[in-house]
Amino acid sequence: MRKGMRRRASAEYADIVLETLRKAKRPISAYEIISMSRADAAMAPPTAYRALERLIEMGLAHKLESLNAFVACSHSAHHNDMAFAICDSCGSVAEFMLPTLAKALGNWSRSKGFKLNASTIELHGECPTCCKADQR
Amino acid sequence: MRKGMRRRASAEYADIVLETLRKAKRPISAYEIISMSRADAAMAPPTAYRALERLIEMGLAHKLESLNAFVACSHSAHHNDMAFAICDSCGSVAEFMLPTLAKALGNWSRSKGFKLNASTIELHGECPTCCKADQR
DNA sequence: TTGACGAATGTTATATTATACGTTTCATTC
DNA sequence: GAATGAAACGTATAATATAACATTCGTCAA
Ligand SMILES: [Zn+2]
Ligand SMILES: [Zn+2]
Ligand SMILES: [Zn+2]
Ligand SMILES: [Zn+2]
Repeated sequence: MRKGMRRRASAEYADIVLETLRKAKRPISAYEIISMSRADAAMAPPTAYRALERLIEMGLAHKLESLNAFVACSHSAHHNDMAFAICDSCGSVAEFMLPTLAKALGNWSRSKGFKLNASTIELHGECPTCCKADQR
Repeated sequence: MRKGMRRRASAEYADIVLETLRKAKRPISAYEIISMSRADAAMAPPTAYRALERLIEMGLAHKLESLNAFVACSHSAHHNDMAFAICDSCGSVAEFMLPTLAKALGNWSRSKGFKLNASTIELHGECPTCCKADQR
């Protein structure tokens, strides 16, 4: 599809899914997206997964592999090499980017002849808020 | 389990699963483990998952979150902070450890007050062998 | 204008991954 | 030997994801 690209239904689904992800403020599964989305936007699993695929390609969402869940991107740019710190107590996620990290992985790859396409970096632990709560 | 059938010690299942993982030489799913294991060692999914859990705790196996698959550990020590380079062409995996990486993640965590418990670091791309094959 | 074509979308059914739950087993203790 | 309880077992089912097919809709040639 090139000319006259009408606003496709799937783009609408992507909007709805993104809206749902943003409202959630934490990682949610594809099936949670389906059930949390507007009642007038019922969608079958493949539709939700396709919308997610688009959002991820566009850098508007990420999949957290260690949770099998999805989250809205909280960055403006840098859609590659992002890292995530996941709180196992409250489920919150901090998205961040560390040049040192990207450099270290790039260097290792180059030195080993590994052609690096994508990286998954996910930390699990306890966020500052939950740490403080524990100490009380 | 019928009467007369001897109970299989869970440690024995762990041995069988580890043997299967080592034979595979690449990441395999829990269900592949079940079907690839010795015919005399039929096991139900929960049994396989429990064996895997034990092996992972013992540092003898790892779960690759981005593949939902498991692999035998190819290191003698260092069971934390390991990173994996996964070839999307041939499925081979290189397990490695980068002090720089661990340090960078540790520093970030400390500076943000995040209590780091575990890290998932998985690279996707093409291994040297497959890169060479592509160039031909 | 119209119908053939193909890409994008939608739907149904099913595959794959993982765990809740109730039962069985067996070492320990009396 | 019976009572006890922790560990491990398998059945059934939940949760995650995709294959395969049907439908829609823009494009373009006739
Ligand atoms: Zn992002
Ligand atoms: Zn928290
Ligand atoms: Zn290892
Ligand atoms: Zn390869």
